[in-house]
Amino acid sequence: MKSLPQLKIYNTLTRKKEVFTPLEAGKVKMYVCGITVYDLCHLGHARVMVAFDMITRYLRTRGYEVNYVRNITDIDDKILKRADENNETIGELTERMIKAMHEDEAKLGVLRPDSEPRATAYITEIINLIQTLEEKGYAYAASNGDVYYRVRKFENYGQLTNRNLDEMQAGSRVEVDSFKEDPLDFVLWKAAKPTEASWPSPWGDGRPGWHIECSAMSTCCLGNTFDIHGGGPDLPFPHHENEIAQSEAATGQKYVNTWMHAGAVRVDQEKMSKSLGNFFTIRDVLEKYDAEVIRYLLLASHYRSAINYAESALQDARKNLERFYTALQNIKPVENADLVASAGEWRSQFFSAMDDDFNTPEAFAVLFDLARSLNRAGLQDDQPLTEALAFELRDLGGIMGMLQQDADDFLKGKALTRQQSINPDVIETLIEKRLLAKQDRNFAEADRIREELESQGILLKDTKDGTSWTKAS
RNA sequence: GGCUGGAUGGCAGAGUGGUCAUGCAGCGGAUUGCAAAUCCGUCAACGCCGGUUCGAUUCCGACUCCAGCCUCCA
Repeated sequence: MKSLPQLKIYNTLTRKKEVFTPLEAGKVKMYVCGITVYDLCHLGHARVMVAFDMITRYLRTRGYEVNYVRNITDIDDKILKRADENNETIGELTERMIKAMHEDEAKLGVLRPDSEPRATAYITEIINLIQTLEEKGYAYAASNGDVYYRVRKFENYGQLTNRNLDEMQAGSRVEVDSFKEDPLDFVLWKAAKPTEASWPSPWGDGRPGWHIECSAMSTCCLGNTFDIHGGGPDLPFPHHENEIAQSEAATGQKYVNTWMHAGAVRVDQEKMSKSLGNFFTIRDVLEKYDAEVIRYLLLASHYRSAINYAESALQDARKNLERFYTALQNIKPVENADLVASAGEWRSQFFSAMDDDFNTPEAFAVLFDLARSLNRAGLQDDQPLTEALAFELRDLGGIMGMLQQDADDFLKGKALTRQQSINPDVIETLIEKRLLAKQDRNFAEADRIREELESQGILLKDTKDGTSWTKAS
C-alpha cells in the first residue's frame, strides 16, 4: 500500500477519534484482554475476538507488522469453584476450555494471536511486579496475607473512565474489607486457603489478583509502553483503570497510547452476560447457522456499537451473505487490477471506510455496490470483467476475513444440511427427471418436482447453463 | 447519584451543515414455460424543545427515553 490517508482510531482514553501513530513506524504492538477459561465462549466473547481479528487483519493489510498478544486467564476464583464442582483439576478444566475456545475461534475465521500468554506461566513476573510496587509504596501486605494496591497513592487514578475517587467512595456499594487501608484498594496477591491451588511468594502462598496478570503479561510481551490495548465493554472499569495504575506506578512510563473497547451484545435490550444467564454460546448458534453468518452479523455493525442478538438478526445476516455468494457463484475469480480499476473505485472506498475507525458497515456497503456491478457485468456477458470483479470482491472481503468459502457450498447450506434428511444425490436425480419432463414440455410434472423439492427447503434455479439448487433461507 | 455511549425510513445499519448510504422487506417494470436469482425504477427517516446559520438529521443547550460501567463478567 502506498501513501494512504491516515488511519483514525477511537481512543477510549481521550473519547475522540485520533490519527493512529505507532510508537515504532510500521509496527503495532497490541494487547487484548482474553477470557477466563472456566466455561464455553458466548457471543459476547465472539464479538471481541472477531473485532480484534478484523482489526489485526486490516492493520496487516495496511502494511503494519502487528504483534498481537491476547492473554488467557487460567487461574481465578471462578476457575477454582468450577473445577471443584466438576470434580476435576483446574488444569483439566482450563485445558478443556482453551481447546474449545480455539475450536470456536477457528470456525469464526479468527486467526490465532501471535501469542497467548497464560497467567499461570507468568507467576514470577507477576511477583516481581508486585514487589516493585511494594518498594515504591504502591502496594502493601495486609494482616490476612493479601497484598493490596494503594489506589489513593496513584494520582491519575480514574483517567480512563473519568472517575473521581471521592465521589466513587460516596456511592460505593463495595463492602468494606477491614484488611484494606481504603475501600478502593484492590487485591494484587490473594492468600490461598490450605486446599487451594497456590504459588509461593514473599507474602506467603497464594495466587495473583485479576488485574495484575495483564499488567505483567502485556509489559513483558510488548514493553512498558505499547500502542493498542483492547477488550470488551465491561473492562474499562475497574480492570483497565487498575492496569494503568499498576503499570504506570511500576514503570513510571505511559502504559498504553490507544485504548479500544468493543460494544456489547444484547439480548432483549439487556447485555448478554454470564451473570444474567442470558447468553448464547458460540456453539449454540453454530448448530443452526454457518459460522460466517455469525461473523457477518458481528461485522455488519460498527465494532463499538451495541448489537442486539436475535434469531431474526441471524436470518438477515444470512440473506445478506447469500447476496454476495450468489454473485460469486459459478464464477472463476481472476485477478486483473487494471480492469477493475477502469470500472470503479471500490478499493479506495473500501480503504477509506476502514481507515475511519474500522467502519465495516460502510465497507460492506462498498462490497454490495461491487456485487451489483459484478452481476451487471454478468448480464452483459462480459466474462473478463465478471471474473475480475469476482476476484476483487473476494479479495476485499478477505481483508475482513469474509467471503472465502466456496459459493456453492455456502448456498447449498453445507452447515445446515446436517439436520436435513434430503440427500444431494436425490436432488440431482430429481433435477434430471425434471429436465426430461421439461423436454417433453410436461410442465405440470416439472412444476410438481420443483414443488416437491421446495417443500423440503430446496430451491431450484433454471439458467441457460442448466439447473442448479440452493438451500432456501 | 456519578461517569460513558446511544435515539435515523417497516426492520437492520452507516453517514453528512445544503442532490445517493447500504442490505432486507414493499411496490412497479424487464427477464423467465413457471419460479428463483439478477437488472432497472420506486416509496420512505433522522426522539422532543429551543438556539446558531441563508440553510441542521448533522453544530450548541435543555428535556425525554434506552443501554453500559460504578460488584465477577468480553
